[in-house]
Amino acid sequence: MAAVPPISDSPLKTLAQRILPSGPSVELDAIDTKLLVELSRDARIPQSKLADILGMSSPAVADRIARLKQRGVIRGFSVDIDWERLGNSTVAYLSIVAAIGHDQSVVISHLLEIRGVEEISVVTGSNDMVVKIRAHGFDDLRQILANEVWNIAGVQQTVTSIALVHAEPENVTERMLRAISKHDV
Amino acid sequence: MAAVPPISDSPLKTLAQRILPSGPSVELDAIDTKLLVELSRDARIPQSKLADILGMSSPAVADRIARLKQRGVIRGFSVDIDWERLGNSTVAYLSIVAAIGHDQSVVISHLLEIRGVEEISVVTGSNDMVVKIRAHGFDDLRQILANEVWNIAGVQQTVTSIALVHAEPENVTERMLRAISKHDV
DNA sequence: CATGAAACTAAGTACTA
DNA sequence: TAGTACTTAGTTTCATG
Repeated sequence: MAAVPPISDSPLKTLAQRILPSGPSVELDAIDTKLLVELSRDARIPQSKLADILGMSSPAVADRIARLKQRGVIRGFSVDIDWERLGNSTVAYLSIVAAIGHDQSVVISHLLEIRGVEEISVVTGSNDMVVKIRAHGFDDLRQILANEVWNIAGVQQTVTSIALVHAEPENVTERMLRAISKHDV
Repeated sequence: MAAVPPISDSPLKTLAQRILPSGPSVELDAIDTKLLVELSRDARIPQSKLADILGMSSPAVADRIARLKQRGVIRGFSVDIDWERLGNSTVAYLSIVAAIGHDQSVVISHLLEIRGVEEISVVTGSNDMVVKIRAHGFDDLRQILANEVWNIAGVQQTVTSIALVHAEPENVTERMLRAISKHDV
């Protein structure tokens, strides 16, 4: 194992927690699945409405949600923002080749701190990492690259693919849940 | 413009709505930003708590949220699921080269219908598209590629990068909002 | 700010290992 | 019998005109 550069301010410990296998795989029953589908459509739906839909009492729903949280299935509830509307419409994918002798997890730690970075993957193939960045126009993207990404020791080469069009299926979560579920929902 | 293959069952119209520029850019004031930050942390927080945090009345908060929805900033509220926990832990990025003479939007339409597809980008550079797919193990990924992606007319070549490690910053939405905001939050 | 709706708490019941 | 998943009822808290 090669020498590892110092980490300075980067939270390597939390990184390890973030990228290591996260425990036992969880099975959902039909009610859990339907519950998650409804929450994916509107996370601010009242428990009482969920109770009606699922045919059970409101405290039972609260229990289910708490249990799904506790089992780590539900990470939280969030707002879905249209970044285009806020001018944050430049999406880019960076293909990164890492320098030999640098710990990749350190590189990841640094990347995770960069504004605009949405996802980082260590991948198979001719590149080492794929990073998705969202920025406020080309100028902003250029700044992020020049001032942040290219300053990370261990990043040897980057190829930037700028998204001209960016699309997502309408209900990713719901579709994924249905695909996973062995029951009808 | 070359001849366009028939679309059959794909909803091109809704695609156009999905990928075309979405209207005027919206400016957020300090309160909007703080509101969105709170909602991004926990979308199921009661209005009254938001009212306390923001130092305003509960109906005022309801108004703000309604206006943000109406202006298209808030697309909705959703549940954040840990797919790893559900066994859906295989992430892959496809680099696609499209065949000449095929309308890219048709290819996108078909890709959007495929189970596991989370994002599609038409990009600059030597590839035409980048597609992010999440699957239930390698076998499932192979099936999606073989039965779905490679059956799309217009997909000439794909290179698949499988994610060995996949990480995301902890609070992408919050950080992005702070970056956008001209005010302190 | 008042009124109806919804969430939380506690106590109790049915099914199961 | 202990444990799990639920219900009902009473109280507090919340949303909305």
